[in-house]
Amino acid sequence: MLRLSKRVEYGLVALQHLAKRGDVATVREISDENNISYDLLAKIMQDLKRDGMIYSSQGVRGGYALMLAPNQIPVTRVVDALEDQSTITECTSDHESCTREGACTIQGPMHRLQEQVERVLNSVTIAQLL
Amino acid sequence: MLRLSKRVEYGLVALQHLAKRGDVATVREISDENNISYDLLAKIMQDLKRDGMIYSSQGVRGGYALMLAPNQIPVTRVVDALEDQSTITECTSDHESCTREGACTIQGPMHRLQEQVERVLNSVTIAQLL
DNA sequence: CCCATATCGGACTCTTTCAGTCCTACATAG
DNA sequence: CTATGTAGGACTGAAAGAGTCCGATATGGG
Repeated sequence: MLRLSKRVEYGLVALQHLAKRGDVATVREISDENNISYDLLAKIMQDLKRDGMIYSSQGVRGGYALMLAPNQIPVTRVVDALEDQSTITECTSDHESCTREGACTIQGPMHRLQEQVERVLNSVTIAQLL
Repeated sequence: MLRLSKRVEYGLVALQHLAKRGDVATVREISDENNISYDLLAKIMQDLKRDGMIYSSQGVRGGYALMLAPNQIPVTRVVDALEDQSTITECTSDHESCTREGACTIQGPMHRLQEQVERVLNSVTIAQLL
């Protein structure tokens, strides 16, 4: 449906929050201030950390903070970190294969479309969300 | 998940088929040649007709054909005709409202993103699929 | 040393959406 | 009047999405 998942939406909000803060912030703080489910956001933060764009410190006074400058984090990266499938169609994916066996007659054009969409998502970074 | 639905994918294939043919084609013909479920494609064609980009004639020797030149049918139009939600997020939609009550802190930037994605989808037409 | 405060991460449920099927009605050329 | 088409409602099954629950682990401060 050509829609970003809630996971990505929440991820972007959280990263924006961290960027504005410039310091460590807890999941609780972010989820409260933005009306996001705590448990759900907790998972998302873990995924973002796994990607390496943020780091975490556990225990009292712990939380998450950015590892990179906001303008170094394009939306594409957030999407890739939080969604399994990030391609416009099956046939523009590497690890998937086109269901309609044989000649997919739109594969070429779809690849070009895919590239352009990626270019757009790449041109916007967390810095643009501030 | 930022993916076009099968409905749109099949719709594009069907329109490409009609464009290449330049004449009336039946659902059966299109579905057979492209490995698409007949029943499913039949519904899609009805939706495309309702939009006005193709016309139909019933009965023997009937079928579907383009109403517009291929370069007059942008992908956007196909998406709009075949998908309920065609926006990147809830908050960039007109008839939906942001679930997270109160201040959605990314609404502005998301609108700008939405515009750019639409521009891309608008720049590609059925003519480019040939 | 403890305990409150954090992240970590598996498992699970509920709801919605998507893809696809089935069946009946209607139109029309030959 | 019948073959061959589209028109369209209702339904099913599978998959993805969003959100919940619970226990484990780490850690700074009293």
